[in-house]
Amino acid sequence: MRIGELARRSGLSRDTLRFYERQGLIASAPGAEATNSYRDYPEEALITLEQIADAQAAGMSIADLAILLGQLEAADPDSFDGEAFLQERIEEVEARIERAGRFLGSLRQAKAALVAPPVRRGP
Amino acid sequence: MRIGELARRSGLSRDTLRFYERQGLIASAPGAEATNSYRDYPEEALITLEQIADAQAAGMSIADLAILLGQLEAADPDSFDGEAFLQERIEEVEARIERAGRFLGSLRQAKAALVAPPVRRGP
DNA sequence: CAAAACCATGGAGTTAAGTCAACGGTTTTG
DNA sequence: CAAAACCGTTGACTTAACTCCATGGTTTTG
Repeated sequence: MRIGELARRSGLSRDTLRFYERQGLIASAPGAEATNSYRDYPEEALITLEQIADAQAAGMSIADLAILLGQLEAADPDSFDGEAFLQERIEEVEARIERAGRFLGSLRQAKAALVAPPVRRGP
Repeated sequence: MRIGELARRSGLSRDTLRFYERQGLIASAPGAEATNSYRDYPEEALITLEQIADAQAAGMSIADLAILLGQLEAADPDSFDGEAFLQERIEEVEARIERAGRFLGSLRQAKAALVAPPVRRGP
């Protein structure tokens, strides 16, 4: 598909998609009939973009994501000590989720306090 | 306590603390004997800073945090429709945690695949 | 008591992640 | 077939969240 369709379907701007491509997060090929300069994005790009959104929600930087996506699809295990890298990210993300969960608790508590103001119960 | 101690105890830089103070996230008072210009930070600042870290892990911006911290301590319910604001943040954070959890799953799977490479099992 | 460590202020600089504008070429559509 | 919609490239711009620097005063410490 062309970039416009990918933009519409992913909800991202064309500029963002081009930015991601420059960073190596997604890839495109020259259009089938290379009569023009239009590029062709594969269907899987949509999946990759979803993964990128997940990863960003988990606090990953685009630089780290580029490493990850590159390595995970290279599937060339012994060329890179991915285990240590992955373990570090896993721990970071776990910590982040814990923190976010704590904050969510505070938010819910704050809302409950607003809905039922702190008046003393009882006679 | 003075800013240096707060920095050491919180693990943040003095510059970051001053930045947070300018943004209204923490507060300080003139030192007890105002013979100098040194400011005094209350013990609770450490707790607030932890909350800020949690909130940031949950994807909150400092601008939003300033609103939240201001409103939650104002405790002046009917001056601000905090319920809607809180509900929006709650939903954002929930969505973010879900995404992050999905990503964590991918990371764990990727690591498992590295540790036990994808060779076909069986005789 | 002097050097080292600390403090406040103001303003400039940095990084990440986009976003915008302008240009000229290409398809699509009425 | 012409206007509208789309495409690629380049490079400047923006925003958030810090970070650094310089200056000049204040405490602490050996």
